[in-house]
Amino acid sequence: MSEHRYDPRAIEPKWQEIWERERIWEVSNDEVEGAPKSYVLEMLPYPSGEPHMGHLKNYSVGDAVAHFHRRNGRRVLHPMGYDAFGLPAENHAIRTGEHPRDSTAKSIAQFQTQLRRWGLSIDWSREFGTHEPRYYRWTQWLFLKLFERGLAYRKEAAVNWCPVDATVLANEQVIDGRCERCGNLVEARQLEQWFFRITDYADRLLDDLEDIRWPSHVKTMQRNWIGRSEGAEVTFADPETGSEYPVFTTRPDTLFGATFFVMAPEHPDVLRLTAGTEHEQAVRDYVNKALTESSDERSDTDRTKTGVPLGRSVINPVNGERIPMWVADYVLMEYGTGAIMAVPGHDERDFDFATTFGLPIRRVIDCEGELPCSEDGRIVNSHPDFDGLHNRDALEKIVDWLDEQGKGHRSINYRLRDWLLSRQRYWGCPIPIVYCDACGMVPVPEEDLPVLLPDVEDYAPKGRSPLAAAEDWVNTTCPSCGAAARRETDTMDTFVDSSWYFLRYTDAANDEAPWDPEVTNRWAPVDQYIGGVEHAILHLMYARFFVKAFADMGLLDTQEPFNALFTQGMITRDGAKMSKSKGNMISPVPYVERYGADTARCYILFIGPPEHGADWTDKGVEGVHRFLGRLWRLGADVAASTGKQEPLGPLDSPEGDDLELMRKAHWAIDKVTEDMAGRFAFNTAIAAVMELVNDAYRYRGTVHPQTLHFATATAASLIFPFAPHTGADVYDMLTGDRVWEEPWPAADLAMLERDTVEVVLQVNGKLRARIQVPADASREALEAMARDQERIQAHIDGHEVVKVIVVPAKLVNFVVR
RNA sequence: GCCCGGGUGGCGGAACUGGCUAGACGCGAUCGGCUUAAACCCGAUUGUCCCUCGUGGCGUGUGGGUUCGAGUCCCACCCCGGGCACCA
Repeated sequence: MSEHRYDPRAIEPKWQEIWERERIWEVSNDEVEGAPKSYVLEMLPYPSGEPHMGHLKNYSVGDAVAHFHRRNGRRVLHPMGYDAFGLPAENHAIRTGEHPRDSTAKSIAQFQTQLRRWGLSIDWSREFGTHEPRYYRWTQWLFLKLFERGLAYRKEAAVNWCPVDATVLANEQVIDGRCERCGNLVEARQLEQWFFRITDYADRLLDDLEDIRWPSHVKTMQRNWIGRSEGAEVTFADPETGSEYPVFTTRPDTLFGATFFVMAPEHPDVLRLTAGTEHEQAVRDYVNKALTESSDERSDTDRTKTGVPLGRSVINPVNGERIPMWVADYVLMEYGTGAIMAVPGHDERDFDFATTFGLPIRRVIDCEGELPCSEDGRIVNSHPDFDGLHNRDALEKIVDWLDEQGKGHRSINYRLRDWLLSRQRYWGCPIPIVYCDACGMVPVPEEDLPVLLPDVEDYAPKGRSPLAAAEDWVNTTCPSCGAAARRETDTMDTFVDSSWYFLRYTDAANDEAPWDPEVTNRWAPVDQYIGGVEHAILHLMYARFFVKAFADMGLLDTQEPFNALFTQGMITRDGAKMSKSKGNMISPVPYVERYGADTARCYILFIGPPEHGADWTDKGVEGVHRFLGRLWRLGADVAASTGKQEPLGPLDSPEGDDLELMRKAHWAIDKVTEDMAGRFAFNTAIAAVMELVNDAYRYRGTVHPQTLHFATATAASLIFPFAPHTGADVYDMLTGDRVWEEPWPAADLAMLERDTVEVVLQVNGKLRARIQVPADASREALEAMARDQERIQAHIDGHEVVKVIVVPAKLVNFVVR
């Protein structure tokens, strides 16, 4: 019908140029009276290669939220940056010979081009990469603050070592015993490394989850990762050697059922206890075997339990029983005390072990069913003081008794370990520490920061940091005494960089400090954070820890970095995860070129609920493109007939089709607003605008021009957060105004209510008729009208009406016999 | 094994608190219009069954239950996705 053609290739650059030239999305740090702030943030991209569909989804969601908040009168901070240090860039460099500095710069340039091409409403004035000295200078500064407070420290420990990437890894980066990055089996190595004392914050990290609006499964994952267990530490003694062995148990109520005692192969006393005895050789062999096993093999719960006796025993403090000591690999050195009391009657693992080695099994709780059984019940076979008590009550009493006797006390254990942050890799933030023979470990003075990452030609991993080869850089003088000294050559885990970037955005140009608390407290915390669920533990836990630590130092007021979190699902192709190795990556580029950014953005939001994964189909993209084209052409046609005008005061008292279309427009306003504000239901929000446009086409021949004008301008206004160029263009054609300066439309509630409504008439719950009735018809009136209906009479005549259910404005149901 | 999600047309998905007719919106398909023709565009139909075409029967993974009324609540089971997994 229209000769007008929807041409995103003309429309999109036009609006992007205006936004960029007038710096529309930049926001100042000044406080504005009466304008509440909103900090909307998507997780920053890792610049390796080109942006992919996951980025398009992430930023389409975030941009829609940012636009919605802006038009609802908030001052929105919506920045962007790059998480530029890290292994993938370095591994890429090793493969291709291209320096990480260069490949990263190239990738960042691609992101910059693409993100602008997508028309995102970003405040580019705050942009940075975490690999830039002006940023990592402050990463180092923050490290030193943590070091000052004892929250960063060095210690020797058994750590995870990836032989392929030739570096240590944090616990969080080991998945099923394998390196998160390269997938190879991880080895245990005894090394001195840098740690952050995140375990000091375990309780606060756990408790404060209550106060933030995060998806419950993410909270659950964090709770599990912290793994707080309440119980008791109980001391088992060996009077012969005079040694005492504390164990941690969550079930001190089962102490009387302990029939043996097990130590981890790594326990330092295992070899000592057997030295010179007949058991020495067997124990030595067993320990050696256990230590060389991969953590993968060792953590296989299905395999038969193994272990060997130590030939020694300890005394159970509650009943004086001597129980034999064993060493077995199902006991872990890292958790608790590295030794356990074994209660085979009430613990599945101990039961398996006891069954394998013919050790006694004793029931001490009268729980239902066969042993082993971990249910609650009454205490039996234990001690006259406790027998008959419910085990939970007995637990408290037993711990009190142990405490009085000095044989134990209440205790809490966590699964969470300190965060191992040092990496023996090149492409990372240098750790600002100097080693001096006289002064020991000396922090680099603040005024000497940043410690620049030196240019190194050979950055291949060799088991020690490639920085160690940069002799000129390594050799320095001690900041404290001036003598010759050496720099720390390890670099920081990339997660350190990304644990505070959201704070830097608030005051990105500051070269006196990482941020000015005055300024940052105006923006922080992030009001809405958006990103992939794959960061549920690592990044989100580390960032929370940093914020709490900085708050303790007085650098921040907030205790939590991200007030609300939204996790988006993955985009797949033919049901399969996209990956470079599978060769099924879809780049957004051809879609953006062919259909425009608005189509690509709308489609990725329309495809389904954004928290779910979704499969990309080319046909679906075309459908959304058709819709945007329909809207645009409608706008062009209406503008051609009405000219530019203010959104009308439409007809004073619209009737017929005018009224229907007006109602639809207000319905759509209400629906989109609900879907945006309450939840992230972008798919149904877009569907509502589609319905409005469909109705506009349906009624275009029969309504007044001003009604059509109103409906079309409303559709443009509502689609703007998802398709900003099209929304702005259509709105401009119709009104000459800038849609982003318009307040978010408000639905006229009177338009949502109807004078008459359709009421469903049922007999025995089956639909038998429908009638139009006044919306405010009373129950009695409704029932009377229903009884008058022929079809209802046909179904109730000759039956006894037992009950009539009337739901005003909804239905009438006759229950008959 | 444990803990979360989730099973709705040919497909992606709607249906907020049990009732405003399950299947919005989009894709695909079929038909019609426009066109010399095609694409684009516009319009109609599209859960299923029936020689009964009816404001007909049946229909939200399976089997039970609660209720006047269940996709929605309860119980049991099957399947799919995710997380955790010798953490004492």
